[in-house]
Amino acid sequence: MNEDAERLLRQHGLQVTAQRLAVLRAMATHPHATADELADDVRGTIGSISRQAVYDTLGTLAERGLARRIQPAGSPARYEDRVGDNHHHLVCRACGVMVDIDCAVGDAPCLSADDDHGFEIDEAEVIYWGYCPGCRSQFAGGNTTGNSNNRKG
Amino acid sequence: MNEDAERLLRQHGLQVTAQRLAVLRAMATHPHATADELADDVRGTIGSISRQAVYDTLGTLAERGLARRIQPAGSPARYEDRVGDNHHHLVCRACGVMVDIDCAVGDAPCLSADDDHGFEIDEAEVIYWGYCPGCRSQFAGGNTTGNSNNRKG
DNA sequence: GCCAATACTTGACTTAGTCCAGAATAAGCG
DNA sequence: CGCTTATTCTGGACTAAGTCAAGTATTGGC
Repeated sequence: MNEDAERLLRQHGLQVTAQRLAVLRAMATHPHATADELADDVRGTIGSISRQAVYDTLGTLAERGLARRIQPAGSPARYEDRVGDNHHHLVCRACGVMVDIDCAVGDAPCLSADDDHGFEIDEAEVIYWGYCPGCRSQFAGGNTTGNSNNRKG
Repeated sequence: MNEDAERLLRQHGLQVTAQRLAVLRAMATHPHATADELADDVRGTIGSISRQAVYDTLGTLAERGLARRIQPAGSPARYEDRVGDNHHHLVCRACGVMVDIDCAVGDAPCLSADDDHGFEIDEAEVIYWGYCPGCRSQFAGGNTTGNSNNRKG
């Protein structure tokens, strides 16, 4: 596994350092973690790391396409190593938990905006907002059919 | 116009204050403005307002559905008074400018995720990322066909 | 093993936003 | 109109997340 990570870094022309390997590993074990959480995890594996190194590493990884940064409203940035496979995220408004979700239609038909205002669009980011099963049962808000239908586009 | 705003506040059971009217008005004239920008505009109309009053007002308006808060990655929260009409946003990666955009397919077909993980989904938020015409011509990066095709879903 | 490029550390700083306690104001009521 | 109470506004301290900059350490090619 560290072998893989090392190869991955080299393939992308990045120096291999203990910090980077540890960050990659932390990302693999904690998907959707914040920079702080990853830093803590890294400290558990290699002893210590500076905040700046974590941000630098994550920024570099995101830039090279080895990581993806997700920044839902009201939450610090989160990172995941699952890249390039066309998936989106589902976030609980109450507890903030985030889960991966695939687009039902697969190939993103509704993401071709009909009027692009002259922009060169390179990505369409989708975040689904709602309440997770745990939070729903806690305060029993709204229906509990598991498949509400009043979605906004 | 202030008449309208006043009625709108009363309809939603909110007290009518100079600050709220001014914030509503600022939002109408500056769509997608940040809280700070709105505060500055308000200071131009009613003389002064505290940061907290601006945040309180915007929060209340968003809660009652009179305003919508948009928080794209790397940008402070922005507010708009165009609500309830199923539109999304297009953001320039370079200069951060944001424009409204309608979903080509209209009624959000691809937004019904096939596996909702037990969540009760109430909103699907879409942000298109790309480069605006101005920034594209400045550093002439990528193609200039105006309609690139390598979108991620 | 040496050297240049790259990466990491440390600590100050910035930005966006929240918390709190008290003062001011809006609106219902006699 | 004047009183009362709930709501809102102010000002200031505080926090979280992230950036900047200067100096030190590590990596990897020769």
